[in-house]
Amino acid sequence: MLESLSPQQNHLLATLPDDVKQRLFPSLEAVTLPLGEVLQQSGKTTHYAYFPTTCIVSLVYELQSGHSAEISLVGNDGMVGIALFMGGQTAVGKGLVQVAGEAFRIDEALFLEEFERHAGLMHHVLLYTQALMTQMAQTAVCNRHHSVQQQLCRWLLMSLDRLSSNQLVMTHDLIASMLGVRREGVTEAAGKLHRLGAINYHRGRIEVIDRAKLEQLSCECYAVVRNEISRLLPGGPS
Amino acid sequence: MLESLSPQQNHLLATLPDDVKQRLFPSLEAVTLPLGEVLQQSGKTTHYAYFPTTCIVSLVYELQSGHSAEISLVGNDGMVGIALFMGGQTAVGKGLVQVAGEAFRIDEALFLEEFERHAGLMHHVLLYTQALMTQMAQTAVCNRHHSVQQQLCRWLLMSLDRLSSNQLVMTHDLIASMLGVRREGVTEAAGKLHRLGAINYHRGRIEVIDRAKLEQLSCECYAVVRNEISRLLPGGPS
DNA sequence: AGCGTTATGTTACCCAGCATACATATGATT
DNA sequence: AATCATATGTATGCTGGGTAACATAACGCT
Repeated sequence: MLESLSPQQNHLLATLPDDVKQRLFPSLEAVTLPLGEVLQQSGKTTHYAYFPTTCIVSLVYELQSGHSAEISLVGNDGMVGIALFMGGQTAVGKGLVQVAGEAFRIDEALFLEEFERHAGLMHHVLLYTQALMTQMAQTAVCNRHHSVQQQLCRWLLMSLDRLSSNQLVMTHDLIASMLGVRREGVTEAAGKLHRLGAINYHRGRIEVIDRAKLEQLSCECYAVVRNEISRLLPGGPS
Repeated sequence: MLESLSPQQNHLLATLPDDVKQRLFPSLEAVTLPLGEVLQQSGKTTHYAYFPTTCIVSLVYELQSGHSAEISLVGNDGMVGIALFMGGQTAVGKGLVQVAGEAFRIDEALFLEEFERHAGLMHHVLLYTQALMTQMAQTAVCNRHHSVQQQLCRWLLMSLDRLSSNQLVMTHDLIASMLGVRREGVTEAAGKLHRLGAINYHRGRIEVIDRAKLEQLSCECYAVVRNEISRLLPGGPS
């Protein structure tokens, strides 16, 4: 597991200018993040920036009623904690570990020092922020206009892109809380996708067996976001 | 009309550090924006940053199907064109003039020069960007969980905050395209609000007569966004 | 005044997704 | 093997918002 643990596994870190890497990498700390860990709370201050390598973090927005919806997904393509440099002190959305795994983190003060002093880091993370905003905007429209099944396809594809396998450890219930729909709705949609031969699943594990079919059944939102991410942050996985 | 035309009417400009104002204000150009004008196109490059004073601009995201939804509203509390300094060259969402009026604009190159050279502008617009992200996130969740009537209340309140009167020149059709719902749905919700004594309306004009009632019927999203904006950008209207 | 355009009102029907309730099945634990 | 917690399957009924079609009313123009 540990043999390949390197900051370069995170594409945002990997594509930093060399001089920034040299100053920043020694301060990175490897952490193992379990399922359900909360990296940031909406409205609370944070003290680390996280760069996932093998974990996936979901940014979730919660209503007073307890209802919620995911506004973006962060894997080895990005970072959690942009609020650090935006200046408002507090995070937009709750950062919830969706798939357990590894990440690197850096202390707030060290990150900010580099951000303020050398524009290289700033330009890089602002580009990522723009990608994040695209995700958020697309999610907003998707929530309005697309069906649960379309969104499930989108979500599976987005998660798959941030993993190295085609297996996902994930219950219907958890997916439902991400999409902001009922668990039964996810079960129903997953059942359809199974009957169509796109996925298999069993008790907390989902296996994608026909990715092309998922892409075909998904709404446009998946492709739009993926293309925008690879345009803004070239050198990424896709 | 012109007697009070000053950049200070835009709160983002008004709260800039003095030295930034001195360098930036001479380059500002006053423009009159008619209803329907498109300030930026999704995916296209822009060459100006706009600072509304009496107009309101809506950031709208469009799907291939032609369906759309507003992801945020910009009035004299903010700016249009954050893509300029995010680095991706292209805008997130279409910037559509929703309420005709005045704005100041500045050339891309001049804005960027100040952004890169003096951190004062940068910190200021990054704070605004965070407020924008809060709006987008809240909109995403609102689209998922709240009724048309709740959203109409929210939208009216948000628009009202960015105007000096309690009258809004706006058809049901236009509101529907902002909220991403049918025109009939807006007509129905507006009818209810009228019967409840909250608003009057007539052929493209909406008058709010009981603001407190609107706030009571609105979803929490209005207050959450307003509070976050005034926290991040103190000295604003509210 | 008459005309066409635009804004709003209204109806009928349909369906996705909601709330609720409960059944079943699989793994983990003892 | 028995038990329990968890994950998934299914059914009922309801409702908000969708589609579609059309009626009415107000203003702008000639």
